[in-house]
Amino acid sequence: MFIKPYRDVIELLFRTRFAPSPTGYMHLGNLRTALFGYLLARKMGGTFVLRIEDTDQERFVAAAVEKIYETLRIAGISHDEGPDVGGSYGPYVQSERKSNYLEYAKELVAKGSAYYCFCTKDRLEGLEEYDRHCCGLSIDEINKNLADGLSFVIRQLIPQGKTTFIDQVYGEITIENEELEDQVLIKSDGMPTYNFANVVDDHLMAITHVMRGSEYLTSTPKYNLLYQAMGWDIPIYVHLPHILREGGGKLSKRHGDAYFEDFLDKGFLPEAIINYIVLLGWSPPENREIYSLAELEQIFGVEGISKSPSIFDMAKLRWFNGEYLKAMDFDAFYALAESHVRQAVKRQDVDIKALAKIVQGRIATLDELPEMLDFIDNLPEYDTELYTHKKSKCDVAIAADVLSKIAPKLAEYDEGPWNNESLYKFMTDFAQEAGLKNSQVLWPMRVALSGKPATPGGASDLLAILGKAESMRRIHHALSKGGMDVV
RNA sequence: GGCCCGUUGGUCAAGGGGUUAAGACACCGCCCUUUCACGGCGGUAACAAGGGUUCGAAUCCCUUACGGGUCACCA
Repeated sequence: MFIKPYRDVIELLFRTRFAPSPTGYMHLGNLRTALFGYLLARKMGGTFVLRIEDTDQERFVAAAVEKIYETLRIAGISHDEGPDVGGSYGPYVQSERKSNYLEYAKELVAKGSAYYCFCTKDRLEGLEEYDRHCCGLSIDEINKNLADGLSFVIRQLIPQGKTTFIDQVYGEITIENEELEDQVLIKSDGMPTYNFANVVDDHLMAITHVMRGSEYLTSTPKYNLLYQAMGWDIPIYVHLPHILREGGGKLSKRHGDAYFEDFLDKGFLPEAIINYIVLLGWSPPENREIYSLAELEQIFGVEGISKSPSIFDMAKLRWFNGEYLKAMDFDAFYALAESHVRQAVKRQDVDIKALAKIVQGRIATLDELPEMLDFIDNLPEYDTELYTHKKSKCDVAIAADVLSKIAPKLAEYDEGPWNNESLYKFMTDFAQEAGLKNSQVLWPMRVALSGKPATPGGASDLLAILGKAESMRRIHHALSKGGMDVV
């Protein structure tokens, strides 16, 4: 049986949907599915629907629904219809649509495309695969079982033959129906299975484009058989390749790389995360990588979706994040960075804003800040070997000499304000008078002030940030270290 | 294991019969520089393997290998 999508590719009314089950946090893969559905709808001037699939009562987590709203809001993905915003195809929560499913399942039974099954779990467990034991039950037997109150499920009757469908990403796919099992449509608790609820609701909500992970590729024929049995139009399918972690596994809770929230916690910006994941499994029509959501809404298309799974690369996400951080105007950056800076810097005499300014172009994520700035409150223990730097033509002896000579001058410093520019001039003037390279003064100064091989900003930045008293203290501390005696 | 899908540098990927096989991240080098970073310039690095088809294959076909998915009263 060859089943063609009923719609042409050129479609006036696009309705896409995101149908998560509220079981916890938002998986990155799910978020990308939502994103693609959203972008396709926006691109085509269509409608993006949010539907909550809570047919599994055992796994249901109440707070998770709120989490879904919140995540989508933070990500900038807005839905046009859904439980919270309404719409003319509601309700948008499957548990509130329960009565629909049984009705349709019974219709399928009447049409001979489904049947009651009274098999116990024990019986099923002994089977390698379902043997259609209840398929041949007579009307009388069924009615008697029903009257006796026997627990039952309704199963789909898979016909013989093979089923072919076209996926917008993977192309034409044919599967022998023997590979398909008579799947359960209505569970013994009266709830529909995910697969059945999906078909019913996608039809009732007039969804035109079904976007979902490629794990549904092989069960798509079952869906189509259902649509066909009901006489419903088959939607256009867009199956998406998975996002994997390095090494080929799945993104997982254990590795802390599974959830959108994990990345937010790590100091990534929502815009950067969105920008990065949209490029995982999709490539834009032009040779660019930085895109705002608004731009993506203009250029997204299924043509760019790839078939092969892609591996999540934290290094590239960090790069994106750094780009977004750099591109922010300072006030916005400061609003975000202040608390992170404060985490490391408790001293009240430090100009946090000036510090934030120095740091903006130098970080990939906000949570690097505490470690980067830890030296400001507490000078770490450091080895005098830090003074040795080939490129700056500096070693311990030069450092000791320079620091001992510049210290008294700095103590009496009055050539200008205690700020970066003026202090920089002071030090380079000193270098010139002493016949030294700038770096031979700046390098030891920076080390003495920070005790670290790398700092945000150079020596004069640090002098300005730390203030005169603390700077002098640190320089004297440097000179008191072993090996720093001037000969 | 059966079935379905996939495989271009370490990673994301463009290219879909004729290309010096793009670009980005990462890495390395040089320049700039007040360290690191930023920025600029440059570099290393790829069509999984084998068979076909063709004047010509990364591109089409087959086989193998490897990877992923699926085979629930989970979604």
